Amino acid sequence: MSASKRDELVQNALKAFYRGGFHAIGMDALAKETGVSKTAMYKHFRTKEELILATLRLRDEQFRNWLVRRVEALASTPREKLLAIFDALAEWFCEPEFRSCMFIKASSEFQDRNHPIHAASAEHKRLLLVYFQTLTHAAGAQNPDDLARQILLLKEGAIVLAHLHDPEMAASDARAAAQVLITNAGL
Amino acid sequence: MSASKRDELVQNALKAFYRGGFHAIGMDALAKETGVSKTAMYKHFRTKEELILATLRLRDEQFRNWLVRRVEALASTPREKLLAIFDALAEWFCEPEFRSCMFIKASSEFQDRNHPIHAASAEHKRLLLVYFQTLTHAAGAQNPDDLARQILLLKEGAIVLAHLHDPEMAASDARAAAQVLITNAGL
DNA sequence: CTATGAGTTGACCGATCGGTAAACCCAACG
DNA sequence: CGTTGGGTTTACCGATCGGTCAACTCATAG
Repeated sequence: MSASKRDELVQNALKAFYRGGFHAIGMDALAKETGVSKTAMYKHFRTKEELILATLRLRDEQFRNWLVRRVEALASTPREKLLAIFDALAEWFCEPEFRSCMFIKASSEFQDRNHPIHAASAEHKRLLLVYFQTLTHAAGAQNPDDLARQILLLKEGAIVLAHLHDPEMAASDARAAAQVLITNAGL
Repeated sequence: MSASKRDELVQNALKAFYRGGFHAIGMDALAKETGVSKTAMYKHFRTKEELILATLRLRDEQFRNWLVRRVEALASTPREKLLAIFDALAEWFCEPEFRSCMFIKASSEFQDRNHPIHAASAEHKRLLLVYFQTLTHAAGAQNPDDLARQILLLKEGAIVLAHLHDPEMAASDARAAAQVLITNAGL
């Protein structure tokens, strides 16, 4: 029961679920893709739902770490960092493997508000909002919490349209809108 | 082979897919819920995918008609109509049956860009964008196409956050952001 | 050497998946 | 009356679903 095997399993499941969807990928396919038997998987996770929740935890950590790192690398002042969010998004959208947001997809397939998977998706967005709030507060915006929610709004909209229409345009449109909102907040 | 039977079937399928997701609802469950046998359904639709596409066509028509009607009822000038989009959305979000956008969900479950279901979802958003463009042009915005895309961005983000966080807040945040963008476009 | 115990395996469970075949019902027509 | 034919039903197809089980491997302990 090595912990590294478990991590490897979660990483593979993450990729498979991200590409194919949660209901669409079966445990058999997952086992075959990972190169481990199904029984071995069920030693690590008691149900498929537990495995999904583990992939969401990993993805949450991955994504927020990546975003913060990119934003810190691209900008120095809080105001610039708010805009850099959308430059980082543009990079993400243009990756060939980009297929929308894991959590939007999770909440699409598990819609019940008190379903653990739906709740995990909501929590991910809440943590992102917290990060945006630290930036708007640091920047000294007039209504920092309102601005942070609006930035999050633009980010989610950009993801949806990057997936359905044009990735680059979605990112640059969102960036332009954010710039107006940021300026309007006194920055 | 009455056409009304077919329509009734599509309407029932629409409700079932909207509540449960496309992969999660099987044809057996659909047949039982509609009160018709599976074979009868397969007389109208050769595959499940065809049925899904029919539900999306119905939903596209329903939603865009509803939105235009509500916007026309709520506002008279083009500028007011652009804002009224978000008042209409607020009404939608607060319905107890609200469970995000059918097309976001469809594109989440069928992610391949050249999959017919994904394409139908993209087309729905494109038609919405066209409607927004007529409004921004009529309002005399400085960059009407840019503004229309940003309004669409806010609308998609609002849907996602209404589903995951707070419906009323998502709508009002988007409305406030739209107001700033509209004013910034010289209106 | 044998005994043990964790970890792994292929085979299998009942249920359900999307989709089909053949029998059946019943009104219209001769 | 018998025949025909569209619309329906029940029963079924192989494949796959999430999940389980007895058997097997194999390093270690005595």
